[in-house]
Amino acid sequence: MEGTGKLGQGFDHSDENATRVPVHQQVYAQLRDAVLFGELAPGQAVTIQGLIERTGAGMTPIREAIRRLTSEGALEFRGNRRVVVPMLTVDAIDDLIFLRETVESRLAEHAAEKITATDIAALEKIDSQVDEAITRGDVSAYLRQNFAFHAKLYAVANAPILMDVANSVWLRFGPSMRVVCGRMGTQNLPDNHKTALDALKAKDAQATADAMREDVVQGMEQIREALLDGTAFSDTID
Amino acid sequence: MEGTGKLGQGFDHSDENATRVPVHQQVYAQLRDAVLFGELAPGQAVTIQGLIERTGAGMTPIREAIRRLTSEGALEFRGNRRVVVPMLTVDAIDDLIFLRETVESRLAEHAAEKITATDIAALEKIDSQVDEAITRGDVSAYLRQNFAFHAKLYAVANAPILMDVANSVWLRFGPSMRVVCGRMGTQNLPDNHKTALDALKAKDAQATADAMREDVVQGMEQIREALLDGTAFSDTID
DNA sequence: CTAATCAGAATTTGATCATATTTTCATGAC
DNA sequence: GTCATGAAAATATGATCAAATTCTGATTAG
Repeated sequence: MEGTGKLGQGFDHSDENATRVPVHQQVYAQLRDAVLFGELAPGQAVTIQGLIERTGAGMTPIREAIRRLTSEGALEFRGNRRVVVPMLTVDAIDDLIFLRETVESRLAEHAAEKITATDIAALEKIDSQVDEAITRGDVSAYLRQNFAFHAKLYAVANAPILMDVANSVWLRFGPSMRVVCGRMGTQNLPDNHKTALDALKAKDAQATADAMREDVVQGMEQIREALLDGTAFSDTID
Repeated sequence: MEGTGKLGQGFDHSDENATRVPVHQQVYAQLRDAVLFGELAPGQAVTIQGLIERTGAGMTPIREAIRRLTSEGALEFRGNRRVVVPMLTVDAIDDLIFLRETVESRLAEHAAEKITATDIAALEKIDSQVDEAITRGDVSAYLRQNFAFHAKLYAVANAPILMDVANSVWLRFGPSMRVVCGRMGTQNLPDNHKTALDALKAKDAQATADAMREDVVQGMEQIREALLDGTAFSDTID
């Protein structure tokens, strides 16, 4: 069958078997990225029927994906069985800044203790792509590569619970981040990754944590200011 | 249909609201409480088929509930589509202690700023039930009432994102908490709620946060020590 | 005469289940 | 010990039912 095969299969590492990745995971990954990288605007409705058409998948795996994303804060129940991409409030962004500061800096400490030369090389490669995206003015690429940098650091830290929290935080500010970047371009975006990399090479946990905290706070403050200003979000659906 | 009707439906004394609460939410709540209050042991397998028999519900709502609990850290994928109640490692409990300390104390600060006389009365009532459970030596009641106290504080704080994180943390240490309490009884359990209540009455955010942090650390350290000791978890399934 | 409001029909969407299709694990034959 | 076979469990689909929103049109107030 497969029909139009809209799911795209993503990356199938460890392949040989075609249907190795369950459909509900594919739908999850697809929808997750859509939220994380701002393909869905804050306030936008997400319907099961719409996803059936969009992905070509059946109803059950889509329901599962939506449930999962809802638990993770990427989606939100809005009263009568309506699901939307959440809109950030100022209170919410304050909590997100707090969480990201504390969790991300602790992850950075863990990472500094465990990092290998291979990991550092991988991080430097990703960071060069972040730089490239910034100079190109490619917002979408910046968002993806910047996330990839942080995600790699989380993976090195090897603390699954903290990583879950951090990922949930990303899902919650992702859509707004996209709106802000779309307005301001890539020029004013933070990139303290070089400082962090130096600290990682020296295996200096405290310095790594400080660098990452700085990076986090700078980025999150941009969203916060845009939120206070209000104009950036005037066209999002309420 | 309905057959044995094992779901219990809560309260529906023949009134008009028959299916008001969706089945997937009922299954979720039931399974959530089972994990939170230690009715399922760490390492225990959770199967879809088993839940169909246990709850009498269909397959789809059960899948949704399992997906949701998995995102929240209450359940864990164990390789080949096997789902189990996670077992805590020492590394994990360290991260949970860190998270609970930071998140719970911040929630306490928020709560102190927003609390009303009605809220304080409700908290005092719950706390008296905690005391009662301790003197009775009723582990199950202690776990439920103690959670109710903290949950009420979260609700007062009115910070949904932090509350999600806190709830996820509870789900992750719940099963182990039960094992530890089952061994040690209710006598050595922490109860800094009185101190917290005094601080709340004075609307002293810092003192409230300190009291709750103390409460949290004392409780979590018991789990940590039991984990290091090892004997308490010797009979849990690996 | 226009515009606003409300009732009821129609359409859309979500919830649940029964069923078909894999996949895995265990058991036993070679 | 390895491979085949069968039972059990999970994945995925589509059908069916229920609820809600939207649409339509008529009645009425301004």
